[in-house]
Amino acid sequence: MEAFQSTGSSTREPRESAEHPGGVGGRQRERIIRAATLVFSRKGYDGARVEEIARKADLPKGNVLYYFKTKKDLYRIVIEQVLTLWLDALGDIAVDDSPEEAIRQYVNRKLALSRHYPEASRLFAMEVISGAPVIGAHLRNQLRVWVEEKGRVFRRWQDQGQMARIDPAHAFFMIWAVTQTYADFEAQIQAVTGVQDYDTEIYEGATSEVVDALVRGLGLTNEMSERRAQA
Amino acid sequence: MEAFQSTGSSTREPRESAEHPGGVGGRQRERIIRAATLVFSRKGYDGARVEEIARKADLPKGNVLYYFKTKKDLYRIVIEQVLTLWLDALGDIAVDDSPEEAIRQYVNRKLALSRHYPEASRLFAMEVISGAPVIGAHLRNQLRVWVEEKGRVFRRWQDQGQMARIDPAHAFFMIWAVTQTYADFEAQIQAVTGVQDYDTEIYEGATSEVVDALVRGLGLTNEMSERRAQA
DNA sequence: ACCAAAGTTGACCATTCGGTCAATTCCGGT
DNA sequence: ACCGGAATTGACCGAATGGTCAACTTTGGT
Repeated sequence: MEAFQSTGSSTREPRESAEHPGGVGGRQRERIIRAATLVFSRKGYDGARVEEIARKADLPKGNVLYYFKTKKDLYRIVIEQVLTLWLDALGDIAVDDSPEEAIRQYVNRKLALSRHYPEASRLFAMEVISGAPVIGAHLRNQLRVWVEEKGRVFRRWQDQGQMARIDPAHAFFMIWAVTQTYADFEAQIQAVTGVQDYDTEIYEGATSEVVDALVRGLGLTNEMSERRAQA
Repeated sequence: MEAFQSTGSSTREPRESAEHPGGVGGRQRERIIRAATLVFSRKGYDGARVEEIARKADLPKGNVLYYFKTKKDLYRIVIEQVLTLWLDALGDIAVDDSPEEAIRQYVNRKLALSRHYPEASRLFAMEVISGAPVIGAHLRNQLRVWVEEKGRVFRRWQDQGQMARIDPAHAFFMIWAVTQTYADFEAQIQAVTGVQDYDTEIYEGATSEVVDALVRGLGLTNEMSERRAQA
């Protein structure tokens, strides 16, 4: 099946048991979700195989479909979890701080997110490249509202001459593009740089240089000498 | 099959016939490649279905596999074509021009590429997100060399105080990320902005604002008043 | 007009896939 | 010790998938 639409779906909710030393621990759902995130992030929905997810979770296929009735269900839950992570980590852009400091923190936060959850980032990218068949509605609602809201903050900064006159939406697209590229295009960056320890070598460099470049690009230095008043 | 390696593969090379009014035209391979690019760019290799490619090319499945012996063959040819497009369009960064003008043109060229071949961009992104199983070797060779070469130009500019002191590789990652985001994340940008005519509305705005922001971020203005000499 | 190569097509095949199911084991409460 | 629900598992099923094939049509050269 391809490009599915929402369907009423219930997922069995196994007993909520406390941790148990020798036994299972009842934490199977988490393992499955972790494995599914990995596989979906590399193959997308249609390309992923339930059996590969099962193998990666070290469980028989039947067990995976016991916890999640269908592959579709599993995908929905996994990607909605990723989306939540993504939206939460957008966090609030501190309005009170100086624009430069606010954005600097925001970019650092997004960069850290890519660093610590690269599979989540890739899964999100896969979904969007595929046309966002599942989370499209969310993007049109929650994300859109968020961008409008924060966009107004940007406009205020711009009116006060504290930020370059860029369409706020484009400013976000730039920030997201740059921060996510380090997770999504890891294979390319790894290939070009040939670094051994991607995590530290690349992200350390990125946080120290790329953040500066973005701040500069968005014209966020506090001491903006140049007048930029073209309403 | 997943994560395949290179295998000796030959593809039937149909007769090179001239165009023919009533008849076929002999240009089937092109149609198939176009259709394949579309499908692969949305579903990735494993997720794509030969039959869907055939349907999109308006041909029976058997015919597709007549021109390309296997799905794998077809994918390899399609993605190598995309990679060529990508590498060619990297083009030369004019060394003689002013840094600002050189980069400005380069970014504009990459932006135009995303605009006119969005499926190619998405297919490339899919491949890389999947770990670049097919083009990984190319990236480690051709692209790597290219980056090293152009990186030396950047270093020279930086030594002359005409460009901010950013690791040239990261500078490229930034540029690529921003320019490709408009093709790869079209669904997200469409969702957030809600524009009707994506092609003109979004790209027009991007070329006028984002290029400036990148140039500014890379510290490429000719009149760089701030000293920036920390070897 | 005829021929051989190239192109086209739908039927067909073996394998794989998502999903079901019945049988069995595990576990906590009593 | 025993019970009932939850969890686990492998066998199994129908549909879909990549690929093959033989029959048929088109095409260009002579």
